[in-house]
Amino acid sequence: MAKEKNTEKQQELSITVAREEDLSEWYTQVIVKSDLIDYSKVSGCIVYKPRSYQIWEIIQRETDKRFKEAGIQNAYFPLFIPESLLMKEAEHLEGFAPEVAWVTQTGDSELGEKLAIRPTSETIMYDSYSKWVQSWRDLPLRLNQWNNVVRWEFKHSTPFLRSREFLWNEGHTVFATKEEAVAEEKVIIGIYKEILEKYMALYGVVGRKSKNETFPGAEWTHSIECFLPTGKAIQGPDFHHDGQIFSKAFNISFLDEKGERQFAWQNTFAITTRMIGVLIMTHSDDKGLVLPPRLTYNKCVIVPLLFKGKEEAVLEQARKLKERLSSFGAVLDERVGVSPGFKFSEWEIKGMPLRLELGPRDLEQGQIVVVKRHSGEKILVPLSDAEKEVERILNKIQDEMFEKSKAYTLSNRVVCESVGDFEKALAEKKWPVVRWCGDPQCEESLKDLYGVKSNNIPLEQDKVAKGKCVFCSRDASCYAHLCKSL
RNA sequence: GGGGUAAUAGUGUAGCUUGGCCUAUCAUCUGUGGUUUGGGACCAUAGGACCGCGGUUCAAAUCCGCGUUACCCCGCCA
Repeated sequence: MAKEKNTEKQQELSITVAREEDLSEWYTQVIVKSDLIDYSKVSGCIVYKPRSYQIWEIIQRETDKRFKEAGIQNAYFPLFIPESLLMKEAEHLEGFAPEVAWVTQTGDSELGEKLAIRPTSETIMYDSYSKWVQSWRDLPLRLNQWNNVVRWEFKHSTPFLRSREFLWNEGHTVFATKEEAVAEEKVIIGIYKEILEKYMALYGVVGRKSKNETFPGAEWTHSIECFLPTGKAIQGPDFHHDGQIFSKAFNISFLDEKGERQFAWQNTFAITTRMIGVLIMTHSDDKGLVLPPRLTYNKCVIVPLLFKGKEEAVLEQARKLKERLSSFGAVLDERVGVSPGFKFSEWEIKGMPLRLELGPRDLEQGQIVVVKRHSGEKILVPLSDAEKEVERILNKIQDEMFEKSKAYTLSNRVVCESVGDFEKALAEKKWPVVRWCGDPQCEESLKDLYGVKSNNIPLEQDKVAKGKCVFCSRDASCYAHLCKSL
């Protein structure tokens, strides 16, 4: 059987397994065959090829622009963190200790104090913050860095979704009052939500993390959770309010207007390259990658149909068209000796949002054939209106993709009023929403019983929950998403 | 961290059980020449590989050990 498969030429070039059949294999094939990544010699670390790095660049660019508008500045702190610094906040250390990679030697000599490769930068940054913050006039201090972090615990990784090294932003802000710090949540989560919705065409649910799932060292955590076709939910961007936990551990304190010493109030927040994996899982299909137009520089490809004797006329128009569509990063596939069908498939696997076909027949009729990648829909567009129509269609694709993600998520959310409802929803790979107490012990037992944890407690509650937790006898006042997580 | 499977041209693979006929199969790929082109075209010709280290043996792609990497299940994390 395996032999038969390999005799078919298409097999090596295209995705050979349906997403419905084997999601893991499908995912691997999509990211490799669409030329997003390559594996490297380091286990759990991937090469971001240009086609995936540009996605990250766009996420980064758009997020960064909004951070700056909100008054946050970029800085850069060292990759290495001395052991003594990392150990300063006990709960924080406990959360990360198992997955920290250490540098213990240079050349042949041992280091006096070993250096952690940052799993996150609170400790190294707050050591500086404690020096910089002295007066109420030094606040607020709102810095961000775009960098890489290393978390080495797990043995098996999934490119983008879970890897030993990943790229992210880490925002670390300091305020004089709790009110100011807490007010920042709306701004930051608003930015992240806009990036997800407007650029990545992803729908996510904003909510508060349970006590067990709160970031180590934070007072509370808000996150945007996305529901994947695996029937598992995954955490997207997050925002942590640290209260005064770190400011007390690192002595980030200041004299207020009255000359009294106060500890500062802090937040941290992040969006990571994991979102690229969520994007692929959510939007791609059995033909390969599907990218929302706003996440790629090259939004359309022109495939000229070159019949013998008519090549020049078609190519001439195609080249003009490419110029006219340069603001969309139009690519002209002029390769000879490759059939149009081959080109169609290749651009589909790579996720080019729009394909424009131009052949002798189209020249006669003064039109181009426009094909939308995400739906396969073909549209005839007058050649003279190309710029306007391409822009309109690209915007439409962006909207349709977001609506699809939203509809998928909402249609899989199931409000469960009993344990039976909950078990049924899990079995059907839906996303259960349950009246839940949020108690750490209750969450532990849910993990043991069903292998689930809480995703978050939506800030917008569908209805007011009153009564007992569906799983235990404790009082419950809110609904939570509970699910296996990736 | 536990359990399992695997690694052969750029890619996907055959060969391994039973070591020799492997100067390694098939396809794709890359180069060249020609005919084609509205959904993965074809002919001719040339090119390219046994994951690393060690062992067993007259002889290793094949057997053994160690290492590295990938994939799947479980635990933990963005």
